[in-house]
Amino acid sequence: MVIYAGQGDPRWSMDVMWGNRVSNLRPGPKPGLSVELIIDAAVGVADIDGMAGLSMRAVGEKLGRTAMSLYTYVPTKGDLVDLMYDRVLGELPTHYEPRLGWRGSVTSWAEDHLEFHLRHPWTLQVSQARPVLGPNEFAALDTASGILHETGLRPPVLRGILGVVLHYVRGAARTEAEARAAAEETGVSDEDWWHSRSPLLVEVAPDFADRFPMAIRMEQDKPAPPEDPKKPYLESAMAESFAMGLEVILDGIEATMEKAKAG
Amino acid sequence: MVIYAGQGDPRWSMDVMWGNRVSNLRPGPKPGLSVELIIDAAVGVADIDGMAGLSMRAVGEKLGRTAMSLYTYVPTKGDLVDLMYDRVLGELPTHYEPRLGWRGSVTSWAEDHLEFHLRHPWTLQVSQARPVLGPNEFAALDTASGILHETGLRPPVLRGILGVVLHYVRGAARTEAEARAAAEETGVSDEDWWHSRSPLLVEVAPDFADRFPMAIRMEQDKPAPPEDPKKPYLESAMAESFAMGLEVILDGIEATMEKAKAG
DNA sequence: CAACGTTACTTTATGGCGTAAGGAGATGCA
DNA sequence: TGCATCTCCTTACGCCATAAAGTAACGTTG
Repeated sequence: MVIYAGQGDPRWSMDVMWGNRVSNLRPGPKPGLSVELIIDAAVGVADIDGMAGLSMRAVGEKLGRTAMSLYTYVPTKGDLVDLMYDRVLGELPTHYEPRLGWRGSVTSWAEDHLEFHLRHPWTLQVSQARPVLGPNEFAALDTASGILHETGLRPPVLRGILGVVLHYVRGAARTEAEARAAAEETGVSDEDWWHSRSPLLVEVAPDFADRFPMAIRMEQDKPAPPEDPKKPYLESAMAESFAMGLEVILDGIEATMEKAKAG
Repeated sequence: MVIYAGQGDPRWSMDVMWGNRVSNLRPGPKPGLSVELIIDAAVGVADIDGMAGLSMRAVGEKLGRTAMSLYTYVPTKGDLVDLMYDRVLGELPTHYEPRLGWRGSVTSWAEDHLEFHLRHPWTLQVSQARPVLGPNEFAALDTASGILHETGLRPPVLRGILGVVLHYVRGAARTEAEARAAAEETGVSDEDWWHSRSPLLVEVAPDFADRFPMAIRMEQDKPAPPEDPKKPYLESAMAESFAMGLEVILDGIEATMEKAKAG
């Protein structure tokens, strides 16, 4: 597994993302493709086959070209992933009704991000260490910042809070995306998988209940597994757990606000 | 990037992890290696070169063998990763002093996990969808459950809380691990990287300040970058941000406890 | 002790990957 | 009409996991 980050000329990808491309007419055959077309095709491949299935050959095939022909338009695969990332980031809303209040806005924001990552699970594989510096990435940061500033807290605290919410949403999305991928790749549902493993566990560790009593207690009162796997995540039984965790975080933010007011 | 999950005979890996191996003497040459030796070598490779650098060739080379010779001991690379994962999970503490209280214990637990993931960054790439079902994985779950049960909250709420804390710790570790990997791979520090990008950003998006005012506000009062990169993360300036986020979560847990008491 | 079956380990091969290198053919301009 | 420049192709290299088959070492059995 590789986490991609463009390592070509940084100037090139930034010009593409910010729309500073010059398309002066030049000799030679007319371009049959374009960077935009390639980004679209690549996103299509990654959405279906994941980051692991995203190969230059696959993208080329989707466009009726060879893998190598893409290098006429894009310097490296890493740069292409950067462009894909900023492209889909544009799907995120950039405005939340102020009358929702910060609590309602953060909730909607978290749900929108969750759905976004489930629609494009490969985005969870893009390294966050060195940002892409594209317009949509900054727009997303600007939106989140705007919501959080409504709490009246100071920037250093807000950065901590943004980290908590972001890590939580991405983590939840990752877990769900991994579960879906596992189910599709193996053709075995989570429920069937557990049904096949638990007898093995009993056989291999007969003293299980004595060794891990707390782990067993933690499993009490589990909700029913999702009825229809095609139903959107946010309407499924598992979304309850997501909402509960988010509620804890929101309460934490509120407590922080009260502390700031008091202190 | 591929997220590994063993897909060989599940029985085999479980027998190895739970120590149910039979080593009856059989004809043929004496085994020069063992599953344990291979796991150790593989962990060594992954700790240094990451999941991307973990190849059967690399592990074999470390043991003075070819890649193929490993398949005498291990059915697939995926199974090997499963074993590696449960192996290193054994490094996590399984006991926290009750006198620390749930708040102190959760804090220590989070710090231990953070350090663990920074010591073995490749563990962040192991899919959490279908657990390995090894003894150390269950021990870790048991420990976390034990701490959280001190809050007196019911299991469904505790699962939500565990998710929040786990996602937060893993997310923070991932961000830090990605930053370190990027610095090492490119030979450019985060600071130098920003110094080279920001002029480009100004050039390509002169209206930046007008378009993303909230994003800029969010950057105010940034702490100084880490002085010595070799210093342990928890003693660095960035750890402040980690502690702040954790504090918000802990306050959220406390608010949840109060609500439960009241309701 | 010789033969045999089992095992450890090797070499070779298959089909994937990103991408370097070089060549063929199309096109706009001098 | 060249010629420079461009698109797109084929080929090739060095990686990857692992299937297949061969060699040699060893315990057991006749």
